Amino acid sequence: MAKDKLVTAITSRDEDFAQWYTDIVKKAELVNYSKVKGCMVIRPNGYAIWENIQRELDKRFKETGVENVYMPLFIPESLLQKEKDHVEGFAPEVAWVTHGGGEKLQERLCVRPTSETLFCDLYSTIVQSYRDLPKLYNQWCSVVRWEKTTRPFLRSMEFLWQEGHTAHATEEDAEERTIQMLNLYSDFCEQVLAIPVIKGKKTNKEKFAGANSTYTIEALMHDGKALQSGTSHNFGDGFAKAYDIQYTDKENKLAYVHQTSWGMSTRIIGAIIMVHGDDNGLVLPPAIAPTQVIIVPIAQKKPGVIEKAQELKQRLSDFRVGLDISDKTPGWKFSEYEMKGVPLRIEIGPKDIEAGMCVLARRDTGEKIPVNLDDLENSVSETLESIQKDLYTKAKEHRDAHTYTAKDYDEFCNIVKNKPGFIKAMWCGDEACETKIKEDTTATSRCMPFEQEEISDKCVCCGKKAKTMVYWGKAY
RNA sequence: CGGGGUGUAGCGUAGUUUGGUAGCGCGCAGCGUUAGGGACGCUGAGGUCGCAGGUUCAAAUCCUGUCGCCCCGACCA
Repeated sequence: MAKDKLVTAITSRDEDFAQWYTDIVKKAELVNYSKVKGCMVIRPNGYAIWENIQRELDKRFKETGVENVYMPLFIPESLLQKEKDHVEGFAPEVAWVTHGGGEKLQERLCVRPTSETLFCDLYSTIVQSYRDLPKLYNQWCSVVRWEKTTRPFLRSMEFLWQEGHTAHATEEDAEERTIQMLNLYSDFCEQVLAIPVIKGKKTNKEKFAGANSTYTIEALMHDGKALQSGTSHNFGDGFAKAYDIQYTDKENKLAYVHQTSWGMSTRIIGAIIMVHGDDNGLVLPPAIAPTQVIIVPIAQKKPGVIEKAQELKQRLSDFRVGLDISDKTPGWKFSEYEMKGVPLRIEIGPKDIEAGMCVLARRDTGEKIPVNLDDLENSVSETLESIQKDLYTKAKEHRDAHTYTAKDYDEFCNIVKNKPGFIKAMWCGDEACETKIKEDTTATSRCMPFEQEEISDKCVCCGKKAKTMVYWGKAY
């Protein structure tokens, strides 16, 4: 009975995935809707996840020589206008400031939708010599895009992210950095978030406005839809020419820099929810869980129980550990921390204390493991590692089980219609085929993976000679 | 921006068809009993029914407008 009640607390994942997602976001207290439409309040449970993501990513960035900066929130219209493709890509969704201090501004200011233009402007003034290169800057900030429909984490009008912007002397250096950052993101997703990703290159149709090439990591959500989880762009010297970023090379000749940019946003929290979550709520990988272990005392008013629980908490101070001594019932606490995704729970009661034991309960499997108190630190450590690993394996098995191949168009359309997931299929390289596929099926090209396979020698759409294998799918 | 749905206490809702001045559950506060999967009893606080007009002796209920939110599409991280 109690179990039934728990299950009805949120919509079943397989019944209505979208509603399930919304329920989790609210019930796990990640987000509240705000008074401004399309903007979300990120509550402590949600923000703590972001802080952990930030900490992990930031550390990895800095290990590669990246430095953090902060750019202005506003971009003058004239500055935004300089790179043609870039403006066209973003113009429809920027917010404009037209008044300040009660007076109309001479020039409108755009609220940054991304900061390429600001970084370019900066680089144009601080880069003079090849000795100044590379410049490896990153900023953590929020950006605003005037979205028509919004969903918490997945698409909001304002969202948090980091945007790295680098300037290099040569095309090769820029390309190397672009790939390096893509690999960094992919390692981060797989090792820290336990989300398997496909690495690859975007088609011209899908690439970033103003980029020469865009690389992406694509993850598959539990409902079979794809989520672009991080991108890395090689700008070549296009922006440098538009913003006049020149330096003097070793031969005393003027040359344009080659640039990259790369970003990951709070959207990734949506991926964590949609990859790992289940009908009992959020499931967080231990590596980013704000609370990794929650201690729930049983019969806590009995003498010695709370003291023992506090002792355990003390012993586990190497982990992010919490202890709940509120007067809620144990059953209530079990459900509550499951909803919030805490990876591991420790139950400790009079019977355990007498036996010198406690119970570990895994969030991912529900398994309850009695452990000897003498061995607590090791048991917790091993179990957390095992959860981290198993979450990844489970997600990868799910993705692989929902990855299909199609040799001809009938097969392709049939899969898109009936089997949510990735479809691997050959492509001739012609944008017309890409467009036709999208129009016919709503599936888009997710990426041209680095790991290529030859499924056939013909384009799945037009039947002409195939150039590349592409991952296709419906996307968020 | 199109199509559908919805808005009553922090959350979930009844009442709307047939107008008569708002009820229930959860949660919240206090006291006590409980405690290994969302405990129980008693007491109590909390609502100008999304907002603005209109009809009426009287509006949560009828009419007009407007806004928010959710879902599905198109567009994007």
